Amino acid sequence: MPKNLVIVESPAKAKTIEKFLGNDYQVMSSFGHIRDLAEKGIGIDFENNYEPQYVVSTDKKKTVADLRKASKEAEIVWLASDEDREGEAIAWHLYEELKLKKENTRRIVFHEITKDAILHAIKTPRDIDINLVDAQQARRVLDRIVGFELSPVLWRKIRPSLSAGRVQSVAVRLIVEREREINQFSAEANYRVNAFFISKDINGKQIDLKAELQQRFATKAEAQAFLEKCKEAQFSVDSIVTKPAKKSPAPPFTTSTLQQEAARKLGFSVSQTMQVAQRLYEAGKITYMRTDSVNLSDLALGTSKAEIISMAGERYVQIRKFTTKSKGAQEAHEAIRPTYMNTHKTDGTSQEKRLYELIWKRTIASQMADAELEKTSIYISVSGVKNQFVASGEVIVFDGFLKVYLESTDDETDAENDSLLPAMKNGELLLANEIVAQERFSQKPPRYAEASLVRKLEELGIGRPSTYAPTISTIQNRLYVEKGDREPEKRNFNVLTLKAGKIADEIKTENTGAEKSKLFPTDIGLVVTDFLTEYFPDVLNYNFTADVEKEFDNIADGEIKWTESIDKFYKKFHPIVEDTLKNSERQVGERILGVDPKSGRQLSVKIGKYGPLAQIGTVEEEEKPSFASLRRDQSIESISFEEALELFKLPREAGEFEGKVMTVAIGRFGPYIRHDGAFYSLPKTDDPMDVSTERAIEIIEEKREVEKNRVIQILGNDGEIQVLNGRFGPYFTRDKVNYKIPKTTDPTTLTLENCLELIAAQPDAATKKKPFGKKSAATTKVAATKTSATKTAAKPKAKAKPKVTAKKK
DNA sequence: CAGTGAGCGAGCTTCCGCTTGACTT
Repeated sequence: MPKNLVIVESPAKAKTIEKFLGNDYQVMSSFGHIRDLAEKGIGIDFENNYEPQYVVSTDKKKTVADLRKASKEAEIVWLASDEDREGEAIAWHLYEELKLKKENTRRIVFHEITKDAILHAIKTPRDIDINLVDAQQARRVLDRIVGFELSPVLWRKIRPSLSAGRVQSVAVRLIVEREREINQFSAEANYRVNAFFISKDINGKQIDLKAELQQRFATKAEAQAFLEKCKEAQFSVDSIVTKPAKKSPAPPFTTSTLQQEAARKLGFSVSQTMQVAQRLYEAGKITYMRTDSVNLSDLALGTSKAEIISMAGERYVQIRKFTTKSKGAQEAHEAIRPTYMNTHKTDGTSQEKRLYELIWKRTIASQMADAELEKTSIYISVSGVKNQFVASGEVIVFDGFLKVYLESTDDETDAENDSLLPAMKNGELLLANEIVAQERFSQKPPRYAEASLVRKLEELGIGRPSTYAPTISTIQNRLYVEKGDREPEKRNFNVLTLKAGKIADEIKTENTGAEKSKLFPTDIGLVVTDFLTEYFPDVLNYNFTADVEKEFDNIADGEIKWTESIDKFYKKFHPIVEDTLKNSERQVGERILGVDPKSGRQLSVKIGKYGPLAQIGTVEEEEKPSFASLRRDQSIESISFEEALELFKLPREAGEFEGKVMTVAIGRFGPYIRHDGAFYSLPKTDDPMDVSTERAIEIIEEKREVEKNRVIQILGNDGEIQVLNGRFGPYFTRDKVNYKIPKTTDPTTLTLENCLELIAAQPDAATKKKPFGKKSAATTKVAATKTSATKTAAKPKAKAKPKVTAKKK
């Protein structure tokens, strides 16, 4: 039996460390925190100086039992959780829950998983830092108080099951405010002038040169006046300036930068990146993927250097120590890097391969030399005009780190000016082939994508590497924000072209404002954010986390007791909660748009029980109001009077067919026609507002035709098996489970025996619909959320039902 | 599967930060 028990947080880490330590040491994992505040109720004893009520979580019972058993048998227990606030708390919880004794317990820390680092840690143990533990308790209790006191206010004032918290509410606020900035934005136009010059080089060969005027014009008249002057002007090279420039590599990856680059370069979602990284970590291919540190171990620096030398030569090496700039970083781990720098590629899924390669390149590049560039600008003067044209170009003199890696940026800058410029000399005369003044518009601020929201949160010091991905999921699951696309809009712009002494004036069209996979606030997100910022401005403040972090630091330094700090907060916060519950109105985000011209009654929009709606009339009036749901792409915040009025044109009647009325409406699954109790979906190409009687009949007949051809044959007693035509071709169904028919088989000749054979050959057909099948990460996630949503929706009904029947009896 | 916009009023929902689970056949 080993004399020493070492406890770390992660099992993969335990495996690695065990190898370094030899037979006297057994290394086990706590799998993160082992206990937490009680889940029922608030879990804090307010009567007893905020005493936290800790409970071992059900899924940790076994882990704790195993650890307790091993700790009883060990001579010395080494608590080796991470060296940060949470890690210190884990060590303390272990100490308490395993009932360890001071004399045979040691607290050790290391922030790189190398043999030297671990042996050094073993030689220099310390005690548990109780002040740091207290800082964590304050953090934990504060988050519980904020979350569990604010959420119920939302249930009462807005809608049940909503949530609020120190991190998520601010994340939603960022998205809401960006959306409003975009709505309020009005594009400003100016005129940018480009000249296309021609000249001849020494050999008499024609060269082309594009140059931009260093001034932009606010109005068309000014641009026109400038072009007029150019008609008679002479163009000559005034000066040529060449400047050396440098580009430096980006630091190695942290969780947040990995998420950003994987999104930009590989198109991964934030959670996808984390899942793939987790697999690489568990396979021992990369270091820990939840980190805020850009630091590399000496070992990694050494092997990177060797790798660069063998790959590109000594000249390309430049060892760098990066320092973390982000707020609140705790740096318990290394940066994310390959475990072995000499492994350039890895096997595994294509996602794993691509992410690994990205990490390898970024790490290697971070230790490579700067790239050296030469930037050249040619200034061209126009006779009779003060401003000059300038052509700029860039030449790479030494590629350095660019040999392997270049960081991407979010904004699409035109990569025009990295071209090589032709050789020219001062005073050289140029001929302007064409001068173009083009109207350009200022850009709207971009919406956040998942990864850029993470970057913003990190910048504000809100959230931790382990919570970025879950936070992004939470605000989407609560339906505060939605990931979506925005179709481009057409926009006209003016172009003035001077060519051969004449100015042409034309209008051209461009597409603008297209966005993909961006985060949009929902109406609920808007209402919740407005409500919270009005009543709880302190918590919703972007600096709230940064301020409480300072307070936690003071606790960690022993300057203030954690309970005093919490008391100070609670005494201020709780009365506001009470007051808000008592004195605030129910929030429905109502906007009054005007008066319905037909009825003279008020037209308004608000959030109803089932989502955003438009309403004509009010409940106070004798006549009941009429309602219409908003379409998915509409928002109570931005819908116009006309658009809202339009919604009441449905349902409308589209004439009669077979003596029955056809009604056109929009349901949960899109526009449809109802006729004689049956539903017929409207194809996307048809506008529900003006489907003619003829067209409606056509749609109904088409659907009937498909229905008629649906059944190929019915087999077995009482039609046990049905062979049908589906969207993806023929299939058959039994007990609501669908089975495939091989392409080589003719479905019309299928017998009962054939089908039974096929059923036996497809054993997983019945389980396929379950959410945890072998589906892609994205579909699994959607399926999982759906089941939980239906679960919660079904629960109250199921419970309410027996009550009703009981009463009736 | 296909709108509803809540009469009687039970009991539920919720936070952030550590870390990976996965019954049989």
